[in-house]
Amino acid sequence: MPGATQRKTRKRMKPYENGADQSESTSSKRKETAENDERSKRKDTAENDERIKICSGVLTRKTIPAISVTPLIGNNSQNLVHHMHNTSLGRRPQNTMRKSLCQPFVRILSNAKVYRTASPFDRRVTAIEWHPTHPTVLAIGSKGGDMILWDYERTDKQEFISGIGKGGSITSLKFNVDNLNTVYTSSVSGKISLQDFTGRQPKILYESSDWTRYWYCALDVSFTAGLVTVGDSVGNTILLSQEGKVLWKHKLHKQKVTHCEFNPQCDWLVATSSVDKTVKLWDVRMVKGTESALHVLNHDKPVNSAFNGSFGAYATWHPMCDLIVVGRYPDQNFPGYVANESRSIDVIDVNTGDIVCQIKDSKAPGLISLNKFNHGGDVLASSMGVNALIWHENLEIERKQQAMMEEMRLNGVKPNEATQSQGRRRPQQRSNRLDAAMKAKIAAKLKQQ
DNA sequence: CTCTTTTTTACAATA
DNA sequence: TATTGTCCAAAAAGAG
Repeated sequence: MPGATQRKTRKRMKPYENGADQSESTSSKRKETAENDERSKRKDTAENDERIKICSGVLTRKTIPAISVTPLIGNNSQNLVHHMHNTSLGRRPQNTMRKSLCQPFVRILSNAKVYRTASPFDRRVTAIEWHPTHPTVLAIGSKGGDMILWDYERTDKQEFISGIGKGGSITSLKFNVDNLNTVYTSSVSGKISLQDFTGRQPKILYESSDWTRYWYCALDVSFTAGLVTVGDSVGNTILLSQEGKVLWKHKLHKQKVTHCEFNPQCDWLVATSSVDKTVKLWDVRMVKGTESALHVLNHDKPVNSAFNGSFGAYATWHPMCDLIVVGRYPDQNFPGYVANESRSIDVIDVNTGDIVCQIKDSKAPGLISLNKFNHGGDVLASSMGVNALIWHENLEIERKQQAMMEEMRLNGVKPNEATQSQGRRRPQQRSNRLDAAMKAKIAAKLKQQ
């Protein structure tokens, strides 16, 4: 490929131009470049903005996941009342209890299929948040700053907020529990705002002095403390009051803060993650600088990567049990890689690191970059490029599969005919493989019908 | 160490 | 089917 290097260097001129622009940093110049970029209306469809936000150290991919705000307090109680009490205190249930809690959800998730889709934006979906009280409503933000309030059971109603287009990317989104028509947003356009789905003007809580250099990558709100945490593109973390008053601003990380989050049970405890390969815990009441960290978790890789082609994806915890989900591109270096496997959403048991099931649908072939469970933990919202997907348990499919299994069993199809085992495997693995092979057979049969 | 410049990447839009 | 360009990135390499 003689032209390859040439192409590359030419290609790279663009970022430099942008970079030079940035250091000169006049806002008028910036506006010009933004306006010049009308041509790039559809260029945001590449799946290059996947982010990881998981528990620390569970996955070791090119990019490493990072955040867990659940306090690790042991408990010895066995009965359900104690269990619920402990759960409400944020304590984690014991192993046996945890496993039994997971099972029904794993079953539901393995049967999940694309149930609804929405593609209201011309750019990728960058943020998804479930409505705190309405079970079928979500707020979705896009790379261009557009947002919708989407009820996936209704087609007649969709509130829309227009963004600024290129560079308006909504990096984080949080419903305002004091007024559920409004959402707190952080944006690449350098604004922390409270936006209103009823058409009122947004309230700007905080604004960057130079949004080409400092933009906002993460946001969380504690409504009990009345506080907002914000992470920016160069490592600053800012604590605001809910009204937007700056309480403090410190450079707590060397590089971009990719995520920040209040502990839901302890509203002064905040976790931050960064591409500087650390996750840090803070007592927001007493932060003076980097040295104020309560705890630092070091990783050998950045906690987040948005580079085109990296394996990262923005993963999320299940609300009820220790499962996480993460979209994945098939990777030869990944343990358990199967040739020609399709892109999937992996469901991972946090305690073992095992992939307990995969969520797939031929209707959704793209890379899933964002996942958010509903509050019940039985419905999953995902982003796939410009699309938002709702995954829902498909009982019809399950019923057919069971009938088929039964039929195959009666026809005398033995499990060991379904797969050619290569040497010895651990029982658990084998059963998973059999399951997969069985399902593939069933799927093929169903297709024939 | 910090700051700047070059290299990296696999997908999807385009031709 | 082959080619091109991403992307308000991030790692690696280079410079001081």
